[in-house]
Amino acid sequence: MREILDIQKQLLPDLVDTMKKRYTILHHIMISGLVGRRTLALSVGTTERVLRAEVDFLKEQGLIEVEASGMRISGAGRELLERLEPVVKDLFGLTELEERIRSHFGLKQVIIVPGDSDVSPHTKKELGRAGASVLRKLVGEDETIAVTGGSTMAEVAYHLTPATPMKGCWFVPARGGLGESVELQANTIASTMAKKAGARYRLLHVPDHLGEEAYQSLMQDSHIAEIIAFIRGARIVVHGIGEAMVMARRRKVDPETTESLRHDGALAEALGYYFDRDGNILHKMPTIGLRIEDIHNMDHVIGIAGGKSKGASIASVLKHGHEDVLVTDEAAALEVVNRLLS
Amino acid sequence: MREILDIQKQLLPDLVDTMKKRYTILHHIMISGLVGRRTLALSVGTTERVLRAEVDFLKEQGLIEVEASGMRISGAGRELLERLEPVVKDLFGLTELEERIRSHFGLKQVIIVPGDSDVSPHTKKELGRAGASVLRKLVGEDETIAVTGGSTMAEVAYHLTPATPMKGCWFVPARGGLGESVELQANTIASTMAKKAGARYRLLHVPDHLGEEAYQSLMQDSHIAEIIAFIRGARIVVHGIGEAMVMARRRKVDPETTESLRHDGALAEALGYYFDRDGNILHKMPTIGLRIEDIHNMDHVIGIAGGKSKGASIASVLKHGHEDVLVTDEAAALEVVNRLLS
DNA sequence: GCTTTGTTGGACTTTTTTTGTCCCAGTGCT
DNA sequence: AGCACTGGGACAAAAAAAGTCCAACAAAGC
Repeated sequence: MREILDIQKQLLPDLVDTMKKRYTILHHIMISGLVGRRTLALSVGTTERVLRAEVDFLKEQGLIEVEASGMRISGAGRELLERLEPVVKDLFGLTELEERIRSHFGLKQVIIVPGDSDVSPHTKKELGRAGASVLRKLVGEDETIAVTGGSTMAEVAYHLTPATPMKGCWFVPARGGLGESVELQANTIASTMAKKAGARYRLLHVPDHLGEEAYQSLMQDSHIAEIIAFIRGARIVVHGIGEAMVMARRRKVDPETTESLRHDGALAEALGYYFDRDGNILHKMPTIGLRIEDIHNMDHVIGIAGGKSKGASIASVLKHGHEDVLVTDEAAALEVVNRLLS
Repeated sequence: MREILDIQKQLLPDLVDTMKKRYTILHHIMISGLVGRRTLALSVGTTERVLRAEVDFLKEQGLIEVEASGMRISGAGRELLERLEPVVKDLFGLTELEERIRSHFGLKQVIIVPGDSDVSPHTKKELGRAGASVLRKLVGEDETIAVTGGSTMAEVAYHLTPATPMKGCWFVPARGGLGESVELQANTIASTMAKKAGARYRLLHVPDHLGEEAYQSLMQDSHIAEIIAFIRGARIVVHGIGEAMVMARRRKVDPETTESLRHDGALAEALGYYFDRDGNILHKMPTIGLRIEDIHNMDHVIGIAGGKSKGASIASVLKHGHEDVLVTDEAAALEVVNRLLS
């Protein structure tokens, strides 16, 4: 069922909205028994005029009966409502989840795709598609977009398509070498995205595991300094979110640091920073690029991650509070919400 | 899947149309490879301007890529098209069936609901709902609607709901006593419909199995004559279609007539008339009301019947050629089409 | 290299649809 | 009878869609 809904959403994006609106109205009418237009408009939160149009439609469809004394649900309407119940629950369950997470963390937007990326590769694809779609909607003209690495980001890159305003954009890696494998590095992702979107890109080539001394000398280099300034001028950043210990292992962080992270209860990793369950920064990878304070001033900070196992990490990063948009999947979202309750 | 589509159709009637339109465009683009707006508009049969709006939409959705040299399908578009295939096949399969039957018999409209009424009671309900919906769309103000009896018609009656233009309408039985059981008699159906629709009704009380003499004297009666004139003034008739032998048995037609019907190859029954496989009238039940010549002059003749077993009967009545609108189900429609081929 | 025929996308007007606003004539309850 | 509701008609304002024309560009043929 979700399959078909998902297809329809691409062909008719405001399908769910319309369905929700009409369902809500019909539901209210059923609950109320006999109700008038103005009262109803008030309780569903629309103006009287647009509700009137909807009511006319419902009447036309024979779903409600309208008399001089008010309107009531018809037999067909009641039946439809019953059949609609599971669909709506499924459909708006996610919408409700989105709204709940959005308001709790004060985000601009939350998008949840159905499924669990841990289990189904298809869900991970959907996550990528949703991420690409969000990005497409947010970019303006001639903007710089900073991206991180990771398998989820790779999926986003894959689903990116050329869009008019993207032509003049630049894709850049958010941070330098973090020890990822080549195909998941920020540099690779940035260039893939640019190619997919028909945009341009600039890369930041720095070696992994930088010592303090090397770091300083690198920053002196005018080329590097220039590209870093360029990166910091980005107004949009898209980043993945990882589990702290998983990321530490994958990036071959040295044993002492790993132990210290474990000891401090590191839960999440994003943009080279490690966070504990309250969203505090525990550690920063020794590399260059966007700093957390750069992030705070950005127009759009988009976090993308899914899978039940990442729920806790996502919650932790959201607590830190620099996110604007979250794209995740159902399983992770449920985990996040569970954490709110406890 | 059909369940959800069916629900959606009630909440968003032009959903299928829009989906079809966009699918067609996308499909054309894929087929063509690289194609321009005007060429495309020509081949999908729209004006350039509305196609432009659609193209803008598809571009927005990232389903196509548009360059100065034309537009082509994107990866996402290709994928969507693939996923859409089964849906479309299912969805437009019926639409194609409808069109095929419509054009072959020169009807105004054909509506096919999915399923087989013989097997699934749910399909029969859908048939009723579709019939009611068609009727609701065709009635004008203060019109007279003649209806027949039968279980399908009872279902139509059940699904009828009050609609504004119906308030001033009259429901009347199309023909007098045909030997049906009470709950399936035209009189009962007419009154039920009127009650459901918030309209008025007039009945025609005549005994079953009328002899010639009684028939003549009945026609002399001014009350009867008046109501029959009223019935013949109807501009809309809604009738069921039955299998000849089944109907003959149910209505307890006398053995000789039954045998003669069988001998002549009677296949279908509608409005008290019996038809052979070529649509010729074999026999007319001895009762009063609408005659076949009245039917021919009507604005809207709506035939409603479903179930695989009725396919042959429906085809036979359609061949007679007085129908304007046919409401049936998938199983019956397939039977009808099969008969066209052989 | 030039022409021709296609392409997109911008700009404008006309038409249609949606929305906002008032108001009137009922209905049902007290 | 009075009151607080109801639906629905009417009309203007606003917004969206559609029709129309044209400029700028791309590709293919000559």
